Amino acid sequence: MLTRINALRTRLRRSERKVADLVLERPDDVPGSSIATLAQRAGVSEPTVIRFCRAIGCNGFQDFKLRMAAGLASGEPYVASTVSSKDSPEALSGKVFDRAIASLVQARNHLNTEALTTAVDLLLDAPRIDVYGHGVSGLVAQDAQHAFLRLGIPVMACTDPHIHRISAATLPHGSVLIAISQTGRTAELLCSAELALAAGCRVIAVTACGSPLAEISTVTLYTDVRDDTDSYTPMASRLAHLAVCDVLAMALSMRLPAASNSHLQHTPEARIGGLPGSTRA
Amino acid sequence: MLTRINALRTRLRRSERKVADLVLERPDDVPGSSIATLAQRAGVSEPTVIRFCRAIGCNGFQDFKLRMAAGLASGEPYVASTVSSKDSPEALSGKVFDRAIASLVQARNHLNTEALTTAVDLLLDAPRIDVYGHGVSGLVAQDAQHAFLRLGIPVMACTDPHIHRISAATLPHGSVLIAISQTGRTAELLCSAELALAAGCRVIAVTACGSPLAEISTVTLYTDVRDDTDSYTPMASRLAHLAVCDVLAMALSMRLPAASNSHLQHTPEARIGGLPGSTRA
DNA sequence: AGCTAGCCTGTAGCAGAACTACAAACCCCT
DNA sequence: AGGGGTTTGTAGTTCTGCTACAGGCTAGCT
Repeated sequence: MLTRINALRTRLRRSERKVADLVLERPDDVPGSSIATLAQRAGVSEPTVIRFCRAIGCNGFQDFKLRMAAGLASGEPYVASTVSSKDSPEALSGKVFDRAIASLVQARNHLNTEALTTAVDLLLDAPRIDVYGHGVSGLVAQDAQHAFLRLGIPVMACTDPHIHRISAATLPHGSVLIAISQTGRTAELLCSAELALAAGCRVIAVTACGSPLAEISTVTLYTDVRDDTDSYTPMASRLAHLAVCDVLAMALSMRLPAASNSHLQHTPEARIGGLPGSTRA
Repeated sequence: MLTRINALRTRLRRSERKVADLVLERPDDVPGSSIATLAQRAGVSEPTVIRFCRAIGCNGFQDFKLRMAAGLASGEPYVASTVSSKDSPEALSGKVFDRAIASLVQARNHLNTEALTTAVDLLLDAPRIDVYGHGVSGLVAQDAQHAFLRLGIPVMACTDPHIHRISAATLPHGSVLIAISQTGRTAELLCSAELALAAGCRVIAVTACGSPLAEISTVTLYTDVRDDTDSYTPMASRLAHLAVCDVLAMALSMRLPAASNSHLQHTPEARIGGLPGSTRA
């Protein structure tokens, strides 16, 4: 929100810019103020404040105030999220964390839940489940394996293209392949996905919307961090992908017959995150 | 906020409780609604809604709306974060994401920055940097390797106890070992850390505060998600650990001479997350 | 059971907030 | 300098949030 104001600042009218400067200088004061006080402090008239809100894409002053409150709470105090060597350790850690948090919030709000539902349905019917990924996404794949396993669902994670090619080719009919990729353009992954599809299997893609992988997949769980600066996305999207895999595993374990996740159903402390007291490194 | 409402629910009056139930059921709708609509949907009169706001400690309806918006954004929407098999996919994914977001927010606010500063100082002087971890933390260690490498800092990740024991024993004097562990009680990790310390090396622990690992380490970056339910922490803490490692790598690269991170300094798009356009899987 | 005290709930009215229509002022261009 | 268009402020309207007050329900006592 603040970054947005900053970006649009130059394209605003003179008196609207006064409002923008005031908001950028003291963002905390916005939610508590009314139009009148804000207009007075900026030295402009009340409708100008409303026009400012419209100009930056809000639906009026109320909406603007709400968004500001939300933005401040979710921790986007630093306008320029660009880190610089002059930043203090505090500022730097704040920026990195804020970025990570913002990406998760976005991922939560933009996750297509109907795709999630069908993905779970596919997984329920699958005789075997494989998870593939390379590079950082390879780590996500392995993490997904952990998450599924913890919930009593056997899956196999593959990070080596030669291995997952073989595995994909030998998947029994109806199996599900979860393909994780930040870009959705990794050739080896696309190849294995097509092999699996040809063998009558389903592919659940956790990747960017509109990518080649998303195109060929049965279902795509996109977590687009459709934000201003896409240079962040590699770092941001891996966190979103981790969370999406957790959601998948959790949703699946909920739908399985009680026997397979009895350790979750029967212990009162059992919640997200697996068995309490389990000593995981 | 929502947890507060839930806690006070039984002490509310009958018609106020109707409002509470409505809010708990559909928290997202609150910020967009007015008193009138909320009152109508709850089947009560408008002043009752205001009385409800006062009862839960707010300064009126406006204040209540703002706090709700803030709460939702910072990621605590669903009261009972306990997932149940009756949850819809939306609710489930919301809960999982909210949990992840909340843990990152907490980690950000509780990260000890003075420890971060000294950690960076230690890393700057280190002739070699190793990162160890097991299980899920092993994946974090590998992810950290990625992050450091991307910023031009060579580090070695180890997830095998036998290997990192050898590596720790042969670390040159002044080297730094980053030990990642959710519990801080993994015997093998403690052993290698002690070997490194005996050899005149420093240990930066990314682990729970007060754990055995934290005790023996030179510096501890604790990311305690000191929350109500600690059964979630395994899942939550791994995200926090990932972020902490990112912060470490970023802070270090900022302090290094320009030559080693020139690709960051000279390209205008260079920001958190590495080189733009890099095709990472 | 009937009555009364006290609390809870809804109606009516008021102040102020957000927003809209219109007119004045400004700027730029010819 | 004058006229078109844009920008800004003024006046008015609607609706929102809030308060004062009165009716009704519950509960306890006789």
